[in-house]
Amino acid sequence: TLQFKPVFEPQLDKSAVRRVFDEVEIPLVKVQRDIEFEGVRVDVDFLRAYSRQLEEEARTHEEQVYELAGQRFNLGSPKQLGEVLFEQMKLDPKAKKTKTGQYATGEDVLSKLAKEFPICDHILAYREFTKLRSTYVDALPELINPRTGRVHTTFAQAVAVTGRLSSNNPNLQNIPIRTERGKEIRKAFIPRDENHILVSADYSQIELRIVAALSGDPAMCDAFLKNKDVHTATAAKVYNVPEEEVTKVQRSKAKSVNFGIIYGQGAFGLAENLRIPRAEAKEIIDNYRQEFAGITAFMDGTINFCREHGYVETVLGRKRWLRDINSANFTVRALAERNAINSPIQGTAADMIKLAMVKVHNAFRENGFKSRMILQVHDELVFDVVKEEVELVKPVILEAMQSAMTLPNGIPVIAEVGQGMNWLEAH
DNA sequence: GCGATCACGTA
DNA sequence: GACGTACGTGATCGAA
Repeated sequence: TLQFKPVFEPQLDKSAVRRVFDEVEIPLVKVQRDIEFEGVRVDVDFLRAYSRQLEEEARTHEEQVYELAGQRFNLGSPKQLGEVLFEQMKLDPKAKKTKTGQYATGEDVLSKLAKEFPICDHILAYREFTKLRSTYVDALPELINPRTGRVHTTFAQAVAVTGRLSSNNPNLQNIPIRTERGKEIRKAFIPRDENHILVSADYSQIELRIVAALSGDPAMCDAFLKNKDVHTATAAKVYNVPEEEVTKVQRSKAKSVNFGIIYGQGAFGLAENLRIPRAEAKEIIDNYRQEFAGITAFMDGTINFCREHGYVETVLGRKRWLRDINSANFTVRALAERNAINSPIQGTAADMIKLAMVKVHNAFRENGFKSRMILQVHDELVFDVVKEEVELVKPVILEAMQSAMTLPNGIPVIAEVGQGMNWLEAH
């Protein structure tokens, strides 16, 4: 490492990222070390029982698949499945293939066919249950450290190009939460003992707040400054109706648009996502670009900056170099442009929570808390909290998170906190 | 045993 | 002609 230092050290100043290094990454090292050392308790008995339940349910759907297909095969093999569905059963004459010539059998493909062919729902259920079982329910107990009786993830500080952390062995940043069966797994993450409780604090709409702040778009800033529901406010603008008259469907579509914007999604992607005609998607996006002209200008400006300088940067000056931004190849260039839009947003959020982690860590030490930070999940921090400290700790966490970084244009940063006897309850 | 591929979990 | 960012893991499959 010392031999590397004379090589890399001068580059910090040369590329003007010295402050990100000194004020974020280096202080974070010890915070991260403590989190990894601390680990998380998981309820093995619960997971063992759940594993048997999932196995049973997966098998039921597997049998249904073979029944409906009229043959047995390896359902875990997408290759075999594709041949059964599209060559033998001929479910779709226009079945799409992957770049290697196999039939595509992903979730998006099967759920579209499910209306007409019940076999697809059984396949999807089988996939869901076996995924949960193999990736989480059976894997987690194997990774319990025998000395501590806890699961200790490893966070990678210099892997994700945007500045996020990543987590591996096990990845504790992708524990399920969307589906009912998935939620169950969160119940297995429990406090250290009966004197502790889990506390979870997460940023509210942090990436959209950053978009508002960086773009200065009046309409989006107004929504956050007045503490409105941002998706409802977006729907009202896009559909030109009063906020009180926004329907659930309109709000839901506006929500997809808001998230799509962050990633540079186009009409094609939005249409696919919402399963609406491409013309309707285009209409929505056109309206959006008009009503939120500041965001449009920000995105165009960011791409232009990148074309000129070859990189984009976060509020703190973390850089992402995008050598393809001026590529003559449309596909390659378009990807670089989406990266250019997304990186400052995702990266600024990463900078913010890293600063918050350092702040929380220091505050805990100053207050002499025995409670410990145990996880970071991009916009969320999880803590193993001594019960007597709960009401002391909560405001300290919220204050640290909300004050970690001041956003431009006076956009407020809001964090919310919960507690419970497992991660599902706390979140 | 390894790597590519496909699929899918999270933010 | 493609078409939404960032990751990590597990099962399968085929070449080494």
